[in-house]
Amino acid sequence: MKKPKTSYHHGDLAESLLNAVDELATKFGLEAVTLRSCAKRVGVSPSSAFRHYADKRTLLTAFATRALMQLSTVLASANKAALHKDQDAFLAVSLAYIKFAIEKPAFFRAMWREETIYTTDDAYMEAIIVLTSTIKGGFASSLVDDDASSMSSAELLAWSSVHGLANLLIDGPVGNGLSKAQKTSLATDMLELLQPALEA
Amino acid sequence: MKKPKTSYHHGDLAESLLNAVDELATKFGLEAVTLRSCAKRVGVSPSSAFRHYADKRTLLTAFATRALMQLSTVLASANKAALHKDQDAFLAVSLAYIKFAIEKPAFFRAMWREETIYTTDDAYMEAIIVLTSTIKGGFASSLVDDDASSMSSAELLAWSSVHGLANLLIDGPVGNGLSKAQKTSLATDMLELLQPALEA
DNA sequence: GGTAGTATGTGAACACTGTTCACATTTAAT
DNA sequence: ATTAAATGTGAACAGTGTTCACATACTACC
Repeated sequence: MKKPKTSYHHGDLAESLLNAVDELATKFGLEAVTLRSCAKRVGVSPSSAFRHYADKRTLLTAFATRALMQLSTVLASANKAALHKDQDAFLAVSLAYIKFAIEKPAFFRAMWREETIYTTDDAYMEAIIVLTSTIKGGFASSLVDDDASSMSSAELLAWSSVHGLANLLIDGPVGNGLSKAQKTSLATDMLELLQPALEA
Repeated sequence: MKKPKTSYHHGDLAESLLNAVDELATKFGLEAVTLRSCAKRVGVSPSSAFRHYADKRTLLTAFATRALMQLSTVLASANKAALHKDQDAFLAVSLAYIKFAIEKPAFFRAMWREETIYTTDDAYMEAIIVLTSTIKGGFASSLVDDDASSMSSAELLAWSSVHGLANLLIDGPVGNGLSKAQKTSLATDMLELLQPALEA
């Protein structure tokens, strides 16, 4: 990770700090991510972070943006894989969404926490748009998409269900003592029950 | 609020601190709730808070517990009112759930934030149980409840959808420029689309 | 190739945070 | 009335985000 070819300049501090957030959030949770610990992890002085991010909140916004893009990528490839194997795209995308939340809860939480990020940031907003359209695309095979900009009731229902279950599993009482397999089966059952309602 | 009948002892500091969390979270958001500001608001020294709460996290857990009970109460009375007026209970309870999240976002966030509260706290766990059964009770009129302890797929789907929409509205891109009325109508449309799937 | 200018990293300082602890004060029990 | 327990205080600690004058390295131009 470190590039000690020059002792003073780091080379790519902005990205390295994001990686530090990534690692610390994964290991110790979002709440434990501190600017100073990120700087220390990268091997740099705390104040240097401010050359690249105006704020701690700006850094977290960049991290949230990155997480959003990762999720979009995961969903898109799940969609593609399902279509390729002639499986149900809605189920595959939904399960990928929930799986992402379960496996990277800190990432999932960071994406949406309005009090900790700048939701009007340009890059963040675009990542949101990309995710939204990816989700709509992933649901498109089973849904009638009338409008490109706004969401239909069916799309909203699909997203809400999946998003809600993901949240209940990582920040709620539902998935408490359950293994990952049990959670997945829970999700599958729920999704199969939902599916008929989306095809009306 | 203040009781200056005795200058030294406060009388009911534990509850007053909870009220302070309440007010500060409402005005400035959860992130802005600080132990010192709560103490100052109550007119007491910062260290005195530790006579009643071992931790800041313990205080926030108590606040989350209180919020959970408030939500339970709201849902129960929505359910009762709907039955009384011979209206649909599921719709009424769901809308009350979403309305609570929209009107008291800081409360709603505090209830579920696993990193900021002690989810194994006894009072908290009981409040969760009460809420869960209240929700199941609220959905019971349209759902077949087979088991008392675990949740059926239909119940999980109902809760996930409602919970997910609530989250998307307060910590997500869905409700961004929308008025409260628009959000409510969005929710109503979604719920009416969902309803048939729950009666299978 | 040397020099000016700009980008990037540093160290010390600021106010603020949660938390502790010896101490002060009030209430309750005997 | 005296003791014990409960409750509030003030000063201190390490850790936080943030700023700013300063140091160092990279870039562009003559």
